[in-house]
Amino acid sequence: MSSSRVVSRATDFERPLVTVDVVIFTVMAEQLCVLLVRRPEDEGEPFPARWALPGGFVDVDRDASLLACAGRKLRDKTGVAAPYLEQLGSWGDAKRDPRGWSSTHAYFALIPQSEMVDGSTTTEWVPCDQAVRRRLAFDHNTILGTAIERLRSKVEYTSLPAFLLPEPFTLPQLQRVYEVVLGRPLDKSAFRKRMLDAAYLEEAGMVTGDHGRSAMGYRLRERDQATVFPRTFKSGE
Amino acid sequence: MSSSRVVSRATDFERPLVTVDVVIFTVMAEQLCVLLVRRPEDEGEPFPARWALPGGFVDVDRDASLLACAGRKLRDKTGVAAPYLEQLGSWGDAKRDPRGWSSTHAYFALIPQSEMVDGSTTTEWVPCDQAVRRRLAFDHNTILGTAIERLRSKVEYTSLPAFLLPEPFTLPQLQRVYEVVLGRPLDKSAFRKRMLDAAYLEEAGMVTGDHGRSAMGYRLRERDQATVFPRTFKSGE
DNA sequence: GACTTTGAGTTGTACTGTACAACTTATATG
DNA sequence: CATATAAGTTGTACAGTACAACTCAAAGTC
Repeated sequence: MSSSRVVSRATDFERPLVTVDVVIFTVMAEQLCVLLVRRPEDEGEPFPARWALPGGFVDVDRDASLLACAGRKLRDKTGVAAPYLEQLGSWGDAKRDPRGWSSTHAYFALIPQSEMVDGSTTTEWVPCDQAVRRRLAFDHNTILGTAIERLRSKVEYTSLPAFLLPEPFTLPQLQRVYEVVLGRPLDKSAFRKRMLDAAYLEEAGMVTGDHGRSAMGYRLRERDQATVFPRTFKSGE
Repeated sequence: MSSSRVVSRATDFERPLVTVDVVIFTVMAEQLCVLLVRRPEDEGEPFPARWALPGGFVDVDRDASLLACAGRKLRDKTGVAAPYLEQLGSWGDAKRDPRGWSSTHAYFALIPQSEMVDGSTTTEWVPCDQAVRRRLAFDHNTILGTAIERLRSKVEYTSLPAFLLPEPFTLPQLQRVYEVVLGRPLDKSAFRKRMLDAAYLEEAGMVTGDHGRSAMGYRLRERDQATVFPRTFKSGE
């Protein structure tokens, strides 16, 4: 408590473990899915063989920053280099990791289905409603729940779903993604007006579907940031 | 890299420094203010005598969680026990602290002017527009900037400013706080309709002002959470 | 005590975006 | 060529903001 060596006070503190976890979303077969990885079964590893969010310790030699660390873990698992990636929050307490006081920095990423490479037997894309029912490692149920909540909330007033689709996409496709994430139907006319008035899309030629009339394809004007709309979809209740 | 002692892989990683910082806002004299503390000048301390956000190392023995740690630092500096407190984000990289790779978990708090105890010479309430111009310690200019941005953004569609006022407060007082934070005037009629329709306030008797007509005083129905409105104030641009 | 000042609170019209629903247009299929 | 399917449009009702003028209550002034 009372340190005589004032010079090294910073190192007198026992340092917590520091990790980064990434909640990676995509849409497959009209369902919002999240990427889970299977924990190793090696001796000394906590939660052996349990499903968990991709993540791990910050490597102070390799990771220049938390964001870089998140990007690295995302690249390792999906091969995707530049997705939509934003910070979700951090969780830290004495008990979440049996190895000691630990804090994790959670990020969430949105990627189009086509861009990611599947394959490994230790990773799996799981529909969100199934994933939340599994008993995940650490406090990852809490983190996943918060991520889904945050995504749903932001989808009400931002262009986030556009990052879940491969380009070019049509407005009906985009609306379906909105509806999948929100879990309720939206009005076509109001949806189109909102998207087009915001002018965050640019036309990318006609796209022919399986049946019916062809639709205009669109591309994001800027892939760096999401567009914020001045209202939520539901105004009444 | 390749560890032979599989059992202790977690401790093989060099652990970053872990801190918690709190951006504490209040409104004084029609200005949004933030609490700054003066860094110690002891040998070995980084950024000696510079102004900084209140914060410090997580104490794994005293702090059960990050939130508890933030609450402790807030109580230490202001004496306020149960303010509005939410997580802002985390910043971590190799260079922000000269003592080594460090990550900080930033929170932001809203407290009424009356509830906090001033006094110390090492702490100061500074109007935000002045604070952002000072050269703060670490990356605290970035953190403060993000906090102000987040506050402004959320004030557009939430009841956050109510946490900046001592109860009971009147609707005109509340509107003035909104205007102070947003930096622009709001329409009285639309403001009142929004506040009263949301039904997050309860009447608390008439309040007599200095001049003019008395106004109805209000109190928050629930002090735990902010109310979210379905729209921002500005609809057109 | 009537008069003025100041700020609280209301009323009314214009405008904008969503809600709901019916409609037209374009493409593939039998 | 007729039909099914999906894209895209049109129109009315409704809710909340923008702007502005108004009424109402309390305190101070002559």
